[in-house]
Amino acid sequence: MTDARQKLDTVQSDSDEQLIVDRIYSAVMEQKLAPNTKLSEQTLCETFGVGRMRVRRALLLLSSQGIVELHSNRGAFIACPSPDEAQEVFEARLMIETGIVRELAHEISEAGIHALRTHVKEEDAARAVNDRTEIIRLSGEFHVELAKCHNNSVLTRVVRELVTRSSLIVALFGINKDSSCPDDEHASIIEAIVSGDPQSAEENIQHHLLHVKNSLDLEQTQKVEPDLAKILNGRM
Amino acid sequence: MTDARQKLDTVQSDSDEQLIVDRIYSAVMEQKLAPNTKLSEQTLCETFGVGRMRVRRALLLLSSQGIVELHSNRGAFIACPSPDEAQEVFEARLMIETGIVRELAHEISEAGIHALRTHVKEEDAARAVNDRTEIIRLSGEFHVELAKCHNNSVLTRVVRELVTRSSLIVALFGINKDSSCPDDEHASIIEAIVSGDPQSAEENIQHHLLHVKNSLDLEQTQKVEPDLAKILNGRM
DNA sequence: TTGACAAAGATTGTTAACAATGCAGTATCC
DNA sequence: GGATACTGCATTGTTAACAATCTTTGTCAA
Repeated sequence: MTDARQKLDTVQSDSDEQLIVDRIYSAVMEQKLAPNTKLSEQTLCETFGVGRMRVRRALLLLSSQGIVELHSNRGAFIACPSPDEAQEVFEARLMIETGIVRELAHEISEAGIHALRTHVKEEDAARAVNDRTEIIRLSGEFHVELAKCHNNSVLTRVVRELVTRSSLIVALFGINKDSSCPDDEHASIIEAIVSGDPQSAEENIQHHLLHVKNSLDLEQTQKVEPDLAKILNGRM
Repeated sequence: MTDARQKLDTVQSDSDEQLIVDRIYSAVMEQKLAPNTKLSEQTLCETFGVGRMRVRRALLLLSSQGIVELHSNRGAFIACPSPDEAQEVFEARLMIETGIVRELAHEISEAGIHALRTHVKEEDAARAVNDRTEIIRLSGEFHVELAKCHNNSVLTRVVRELVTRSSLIVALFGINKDSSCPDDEHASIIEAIVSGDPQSAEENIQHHLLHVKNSLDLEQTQKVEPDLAKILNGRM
């Protein structure tokens, strides 16, 4: 509900770039931009109606967050995380989000509870209409919403970055992409928090994240395919 | 010992920028660059012998990590965290680093233990020679070293960012800057980890971080001073 | 037909000049 | 004397042209 990012009072020149970054961010979280998609500067310039400088700055920011990969003299591509990177992202999430829900089980504001429950209702609504894009977006955003309950923009930023990268990972390695975030698990996490049971909250979030991670096939060679295509075209 | 950042194989154009970023990063961690220090483009260009574009890209990266603040048409300044931001950084660290040491208490490699103990020895050596710069640097780096034990570059990156911001915070709000990271507390954390006692490890790291945080005066108006000076010069 | 080589086109990387903004110092007016 | 307005300087922001690299296409020969 309340977007906790408004440190733009001193930095108004970033507004354009931030818009581009946010749009690409959202597109990735909705899995509308698949890994390895080329982001040509000219296309982005026309799309957003800005100069090339802004686009390049936005791409640099995205690359510093692991959402985009910059290849010298070849351009920008939606990142294509390796299985190792995927492993690391989920390990980091496991560690950080465990702490998040544990603390929330100790103390959470009424507003926070309300926001979380409202969010789950939105997820249900999206599921009822079978709006796949919205389902995917909300599934990821739920974890950001958990972080937001701490009213800590630093923490929220970290989680948002990890969740976005997770979207890429799911897009790459997901077998059954609909099972990425089962509905009832989110609700269970909330109930564990509300009932003030840190142990249960921990177990729930861990179970949930492992569930998502286990729905991936991190051993496969799916990543190789696009690279291979390019190699076959250009080199051999 | 082993720097876990080597994803530069595909991105060799970043090398120059990354050098600038790292140098400023280090200077901040050693508290050689105080908050609100102006970083003029020309100075940086001459210092690093690169074009203005590289400098501006580096500054953008630093600003995205909260190390530098970009003010429109005025330039780049070493960030001047507000008390609220300081609070958030330490809350985030408390949460994340608690998870880090807890997991390490469950499982840690021999190499990790060795790296940590070696690090503490280096701290002692620096203290023996009274090398204040090195003491400050190593004190912060210890926490990064803890993260590194997980062999997770994502996690390490998050911690490094938070630790660097902490350096700025200590520089701004620290009363007694020498007490920023007492020697024995680092050793205690290691011993708790090695003895496989998660509970004790948690308590140690939390005690340590709260100790650092409590050595700050987050209520003071120290931050206002530099701004005030500029306001007085320019406006009133 | 296939392979390599070469040229054309497209895209990115870099530089430099220009525009805009802020800052400081000075003069003027009250 | 103090405050305000103005002018010149320095710094940042933007744009456009140029250089370098990669990709593609076409040709030729085996």
